[in-house]
Amino acid sequence: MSQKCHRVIHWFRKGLRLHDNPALIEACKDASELYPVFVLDPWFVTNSNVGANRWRFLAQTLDDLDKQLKLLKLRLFVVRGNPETELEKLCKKWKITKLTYEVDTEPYAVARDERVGKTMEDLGVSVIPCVSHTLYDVHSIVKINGGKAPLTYQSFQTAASRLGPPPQALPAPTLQDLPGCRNLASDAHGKEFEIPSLTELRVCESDLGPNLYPGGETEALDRMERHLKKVNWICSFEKPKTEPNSLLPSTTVLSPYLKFGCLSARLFYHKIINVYKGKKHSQPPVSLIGQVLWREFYYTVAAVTPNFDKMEGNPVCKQIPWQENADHLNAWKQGRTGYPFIDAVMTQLRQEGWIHHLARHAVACFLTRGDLWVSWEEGQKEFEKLLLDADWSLNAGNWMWLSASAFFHQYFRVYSPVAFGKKTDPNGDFIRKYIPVLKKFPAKFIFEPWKAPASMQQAAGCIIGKDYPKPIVDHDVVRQKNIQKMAAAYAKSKSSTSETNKNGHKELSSKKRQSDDVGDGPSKKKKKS
DNA sequence: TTGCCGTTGGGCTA
DNA sequence: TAGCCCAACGGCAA
Repeated sequence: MSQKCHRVIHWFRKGLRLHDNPALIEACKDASELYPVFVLDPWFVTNSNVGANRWRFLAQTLDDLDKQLKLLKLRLFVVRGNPETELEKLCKKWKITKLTYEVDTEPYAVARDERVGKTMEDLGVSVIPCVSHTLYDVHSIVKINGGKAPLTYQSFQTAASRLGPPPQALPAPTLQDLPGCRNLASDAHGKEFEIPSLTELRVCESDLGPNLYPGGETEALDRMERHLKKVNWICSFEKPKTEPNSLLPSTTVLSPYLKFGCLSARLFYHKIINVYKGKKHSQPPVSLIGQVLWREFYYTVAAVTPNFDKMEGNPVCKQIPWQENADHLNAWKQGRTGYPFIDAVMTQLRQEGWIHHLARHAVACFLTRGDLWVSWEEGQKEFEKLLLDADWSLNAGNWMWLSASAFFHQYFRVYSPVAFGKKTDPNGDFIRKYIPVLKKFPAKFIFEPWKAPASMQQAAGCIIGKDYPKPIVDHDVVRQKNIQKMAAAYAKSKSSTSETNKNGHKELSSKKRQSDDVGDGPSKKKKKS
């Protein structure tokens, strides 16, 4: 029988949930006192690139977390300040002997946790980090892949499959898991630890969109269960066949919940597997399981690649001479490019904080290699601000993918800002919803209203160039030019790579081949039927 | 060293 | 609707 001897802080960062939270279970194990803590850094509130909708999502999530903790007769302590100094103060004040938290592989978090670890060591506090944000410990995937990041989905899948299925999700702790743990709901929890209000988070009411995706574990689990009930839909899900511009989301929109850890990726994974049992179902990379694996793929590469969110100094990223153009960038951000499909998607993003994956493809391609030739880092920043699901590893990885800077290289495949949206929404209802000034245009012209005769523009009550912008670039022209520029950038990178290789300085490819392990892994080669 | 093939392109032709 | 062209990429397995 373990003795109740520890005074414990469980530090919530991501992993804002009670289910499948091994670090929280560790915290409960032998706690005589348990303090669930979330640290809100005021510096971050003022200086970070977080939009209003995501702040609201976080506030709702913390509120829900506090409600769940109350059922365990605990409270969430939201602490204001720098995590390192605040945790040190609290450890002294509460005489803490143990700190638990979920592993975070993002570089800023790794550095922060290292510093906290040193402080804890000085204080004699034992630190227990547990992996539960990702399916696996991503470093074990790297290890099994010969010590380097897998750069294709297939090589990632091969490595991951050698680890077997991910661990089962743990149940949430119950009151029975905390016998003898002091009830903290009443005594230590003062006004200073309240859930932050939107005012405190400096959220402007006018920046908030409709609350379509409320934050929190409760909502996450409900949302997941609602989708799991649609057995045929789950089994036949193929991402490329879902529609980027349907008026109701054609995918689960669980991504914001996975980002904050309101939902465990492992729980979702095993729930899907359970629905599959005995049934024919789609396969990765297009299946729902495939989507969870994509997340894992980017987390894995991001964890071991320096400067993953930048072009310079990033060894997996092609160096491409993007050009600054404040007017074009701004038009893209504001949904004023003159291409209604692009502008509708950007408007949905700004208002609602979520857009379909393929819509992200279209606008990302448009900003970078397709049309505007503006750096993917600029797009990354805007997504980081506006997406509820903005996830550092996935955001950077996907921007590199779409700009053909890494992972994806067929740069001559360019999305048309006109044709792509038409395929799944020929009537342009999506455009009519998000760009109401265009709603009276006939379907024939709504994707390219500048082609409508003047009389028709008059009748629609929208003169192009006055009430709605003319296209800021001619897609057919810039597309051609940009493909040439991509070819040049690729050629240049190829010659510089072979130069560095000759000199033996190239970081990634100079790693010595470990000759003998080729061929003894399971062959993933699959023939298409 | 070589050949295969890659979550999701577009547009034309048959 | 399928297949081809565009112009021809790069990681990876053999």
